[in-house]
Amino acid sequence: MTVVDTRRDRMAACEQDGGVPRPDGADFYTISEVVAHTGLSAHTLRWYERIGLMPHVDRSHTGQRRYRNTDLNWLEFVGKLRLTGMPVADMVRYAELAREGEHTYADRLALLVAHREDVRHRIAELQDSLAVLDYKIGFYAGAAPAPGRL
Amino acid sequence: MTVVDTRRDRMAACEQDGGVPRPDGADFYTISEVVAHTGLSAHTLRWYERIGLMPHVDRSHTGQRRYRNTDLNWLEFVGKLRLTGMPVADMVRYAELAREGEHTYADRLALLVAHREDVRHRIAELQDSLAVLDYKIGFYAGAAPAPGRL
DNA sequence: CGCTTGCCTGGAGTGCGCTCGAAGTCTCTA
DNA sequence: TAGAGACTTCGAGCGCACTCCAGGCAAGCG
Repeated sequence: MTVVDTRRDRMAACEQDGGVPRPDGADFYTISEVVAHTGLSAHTLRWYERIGLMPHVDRSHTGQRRYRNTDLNWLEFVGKLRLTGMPVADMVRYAELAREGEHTYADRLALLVAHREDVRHRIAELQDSLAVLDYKIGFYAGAAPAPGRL
Repeated sequence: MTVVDTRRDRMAACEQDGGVPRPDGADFYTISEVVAHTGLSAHTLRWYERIGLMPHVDRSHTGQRRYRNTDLNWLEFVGKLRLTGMPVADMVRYAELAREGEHTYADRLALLVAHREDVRHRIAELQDSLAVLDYKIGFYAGAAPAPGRL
């Protein structure tokens, strides 16, 4: 209604279109195709929508979901966030901000930066624990010469 | 029974005594001291015991728990495993093996090695996602020049 | 036309890792 | 001897992230 309501924000909201209009020509997918592509279950996809983690999926005239490439890109990004252990609530927050438009850039940035710190911290933690694991493994490997000896 | 059944196995089972007989002289601790030391709740400590994640904690003549240094060391190790996201069931399995004695060295080793692979995999995954996060952050930082401008 | 297949909905259920509550016992200090 | 407070047990409850179920509709096929 006001300023730049061009597609620039839609792009930012849905994570820019990878420009990969899947080989089958159509630029929409049924839920089962998305299941095959993402590895998520149909249940989970519908659940994501219910809780507001999906921007808003188009429907066919019979009410079936029609996912677009932007949706797939968004799901891919969400998948990354999920891998990093971001709580679903935070992802929903991010999705809300994205829907609200361009003026939430700063908030989104802050959210991602905070999360990045978190991830870095977790990596460091894992590496630390890895060292302990290595040490232990060294101990066992040294103490029990070879399982084959028995 | 066979080879070296010295205290070496007790050490391996309970994770070797750090040799840090806490400054207060006594080599045992009440549950609240352990709570203070580990950050775990008393409920959680008792729960660990119930599910078999603790080797077996001594009791006072009135039935109260008396944790030893070996217990603290074990808890510390368990904490590391927990940080790496090892499922409690696996930790219990490891604890069982440790209680069973020296002949389970190979199994314990295998368990730890498998878990180490898992952790390495997870670190790689996190780093991958971190890259995506960095990319996104770069995008927002570039697109929204400075929050201060507004 | 009947059948299968794919999708829809709302709501209940699951598994994990704790977390807490209730009710009672014991220890310590005044 | 009284009262505070730490400890005991068992079992129920919680938050998260799904996961599943029942019941129903719409399209396509022989």
